[in-house]
Amino acid sequence: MPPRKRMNHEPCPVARSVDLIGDRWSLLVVRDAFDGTHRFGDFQRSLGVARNILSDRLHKLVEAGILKTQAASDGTAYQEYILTPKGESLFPVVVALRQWGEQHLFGRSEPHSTLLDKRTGEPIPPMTPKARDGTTLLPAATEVRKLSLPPS
Amino acid sequence: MPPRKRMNHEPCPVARSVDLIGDRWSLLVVRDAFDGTHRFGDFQRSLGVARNILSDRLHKLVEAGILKTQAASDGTAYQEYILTPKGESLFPVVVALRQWGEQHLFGRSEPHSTLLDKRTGEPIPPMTPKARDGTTLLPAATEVRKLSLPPS
DNA sequence: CAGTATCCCTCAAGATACTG
DNA sequence: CAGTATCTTGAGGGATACTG
Repeated sequence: MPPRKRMNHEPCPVARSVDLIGDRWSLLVVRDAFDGTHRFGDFQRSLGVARNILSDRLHKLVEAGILKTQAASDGTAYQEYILTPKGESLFPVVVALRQWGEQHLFGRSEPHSTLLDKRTGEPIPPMTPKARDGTTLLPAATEVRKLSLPPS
Repeated sequence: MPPRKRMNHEPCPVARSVDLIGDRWSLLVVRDAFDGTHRFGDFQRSLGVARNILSDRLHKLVEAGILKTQAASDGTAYQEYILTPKGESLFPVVVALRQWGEQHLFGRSEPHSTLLDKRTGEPIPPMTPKARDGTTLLPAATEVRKLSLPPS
């Protein structure tokens, strides 16, 4: 019985994208990376995903050229996972998904946030607190592709 | 052992979106719907997905309010699956995915297309051949959210 | 043609123990 | 802390037979 159907050679770019990142965790890892998460443990706590799965996804994302590893900035022997330009260009995808979710998957007065501050419990609003020019993506953003990316 | 982790009550809208449509088929069904596919058999042939899976996805998309059914236009007793406004608002998501895929998942001279004409084998170019005003989404499109939708 | 039902297999994912 | 290895389960998915 054929395993599962691969779509990474389909002529449709949507199909290839979905084949690569259309699972339950990859895009959430990327989202966290946009929000400044770089370390294994931080991803793990933020996502609540099993460690082996996280390990697998990080490797696959690195292999796909979406993330890259670099030596930890604090001198520890471990690695940090950083978005590559290819990964950063997933920004419009994440934003589009976020906007759609906010508009259609939340009750009228139901609060939403991409991230909750772990200590204060406060919602961290728009998309990334790191947007260099202070642009907030919602509700005003209409030009997804032109929006600035967080610093790499 | 806990089944799988649901994210449809997460405070993050990206997580909820992914929980709903972050699988290998849902977005491709939506893509085909944007391209004018409405009937079970047409989805099935276009996607090459197993019939039971397609049936399941169509039901889930209807239940999610992304598609709706209506009587077939040709008088047969069957149904057609049509995008609702909620479904149509997934347009930016599909476009973003398509653009990212085109830019990063294809070789320099490798042809890509969302759809191949079943009879001629010709690629059907930009996004939807049905865009009423002739707008092509690529490569000029920079304002995703403002782009017109195909007629419903 | 438009689905539904059944069978079965693979793999994603969770839990947890382990190593440097 | 940052991962890797192992085990187990259930969901996702494919093939195909069946019904109206």
